[in-house]
Amino acid sequence: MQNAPAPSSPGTHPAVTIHAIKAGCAGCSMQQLCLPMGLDEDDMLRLDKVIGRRRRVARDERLYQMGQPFRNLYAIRFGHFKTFHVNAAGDEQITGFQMAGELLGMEAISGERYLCDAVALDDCEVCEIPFSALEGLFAQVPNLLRHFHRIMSQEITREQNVMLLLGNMRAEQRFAVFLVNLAARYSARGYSATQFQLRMSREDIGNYLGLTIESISRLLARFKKLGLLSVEKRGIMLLDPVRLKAMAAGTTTCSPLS
Amino acid sequence: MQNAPAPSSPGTHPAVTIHAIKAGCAGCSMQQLCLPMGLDEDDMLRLDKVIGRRRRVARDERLYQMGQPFRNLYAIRFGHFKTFHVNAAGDEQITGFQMAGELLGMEAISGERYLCDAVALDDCEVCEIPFSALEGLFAQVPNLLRHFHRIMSQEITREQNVMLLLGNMRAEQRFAVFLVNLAARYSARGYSATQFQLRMSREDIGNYLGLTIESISRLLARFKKLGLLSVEKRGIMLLDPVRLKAMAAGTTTCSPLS
DNA sequence: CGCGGAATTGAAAATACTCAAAATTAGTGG
DNA sequence: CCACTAATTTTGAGTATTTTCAATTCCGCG
Repeated sequence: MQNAPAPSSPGTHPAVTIHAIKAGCAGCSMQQLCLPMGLDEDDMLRLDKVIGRRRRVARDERLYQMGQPFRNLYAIRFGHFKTFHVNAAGDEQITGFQMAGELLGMEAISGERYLCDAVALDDCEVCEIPFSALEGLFAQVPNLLRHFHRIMSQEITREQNVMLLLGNMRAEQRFAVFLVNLAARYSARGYSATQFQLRMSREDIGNYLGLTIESISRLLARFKKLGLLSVEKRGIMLLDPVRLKAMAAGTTTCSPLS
Repeated sequence: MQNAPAPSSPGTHPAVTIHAIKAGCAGCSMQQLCLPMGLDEDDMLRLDKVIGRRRRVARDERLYQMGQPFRNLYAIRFGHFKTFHVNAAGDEQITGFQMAGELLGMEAISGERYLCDAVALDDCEVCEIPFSALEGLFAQVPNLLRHFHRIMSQEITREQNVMLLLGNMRAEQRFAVFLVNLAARYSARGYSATQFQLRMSREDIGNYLGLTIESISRLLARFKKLGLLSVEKRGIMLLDPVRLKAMAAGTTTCSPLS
């Protein structure tokens, strides 16, 4: 099963390389989701000047690591990442899965060190954004600052929603929320909302959702049996998005108890 | 059991009213934790001019509510708040307990509406900070901007730590983390790290930690029996902070299985 | 073809939940 | 200040969702 190739398959380089003239933000397909959102041409150019090199990160490679000094934020041009904390006891907790147009490293601003690891789930490309240079630009480009605040605020909101998920949902609802969320994000990027590839292992999903890999496996089996979706390896097709959304909202259930 | 009255009992008005001359940030005991941290006198005065009225919020009163248009951030002068989301199904999830020097409302920046409810656990006083005015000040006071980013980043980090807690800790460890965290925050404010009042109900604690009220009750009983702490109503005295920290770190355990 | 990692499936165990009742505490008004 | 009621908390017993442990299957890849 492949992703519906709406503009192009996710995890594939967007069709930017064609017109190599517009190399900066102006030519990036993630413009409307990323940091430069809403900037006029002039401001976008100023942002371009601040942005460092683009960096390719191969699958399973680490973009940054806990404890490293913080210098850059990273905007994902294409590909997928996971970020995770490692606690004193050595076990991991995945704090998020990020995709094109999203910003990495915001947790590091306060302590001037990265507080988690970011690892590529795909072959990725990111824009390196030196934070001190960005700060310098804020005074000149108020729209950029405003949008940056929105992005940070959004991240706070996202995490609060995960707290909600982990704090008072059962396994089934957690997984439904996870799928619906992925669908929405792919949709916002112009890809199919009903057909996509999971970029992360079952183990990663379980870790993120506070469940075991076995539970994820069983949930997939259950959802499949109920006709909510079809699975083939990491390929997902949502067959009943309405019902799935209802489950995510807590309106419906399909658990053994019902 | 009362709080050790280090400077004064927490939840009590700090000794600011005495010298009414310094009414603004300069005279506030939370200066070193709050928004004006690190500002020189001039900048602090500029911040003062932007800050709106102080507002008293009685116990159980609502500071703001989900859906209301976002205009202000709020800095807590004294007292305690809880913030919680209410989902479609109507159940609450507490996303945090905030105390003096902490900032409320950051989740609302992106959507221009508050996304959770903030309710006073105490009689509180807050500084109303009109966000658009604050934004105006950022261009003139770069240190303020820098610190604001640190605060938002810190909030992101805090929430990631809660994800860690909810995602892969057992009840006992969650509760230990909760207590150790409270202790550290009181300590940072000049209060005793071993003796304090819980400002929230058992139910609120349970909700926050993803556990039931009964579990909290049993955990308290177990910790008490093991000599880790003593409880009297909402008064807590930590008798073995070292062991408690070890439990929070996951190094030790006291669960039935051990 | 066979090795190894990832995923699935089954059965048993356990942590935390639910339900219920008792006990304690807080709030209110006489 | 005391009594009464309501709310919160504690405790107990039984239950259930999810985990753990184990074995098996699937699949990519050398």
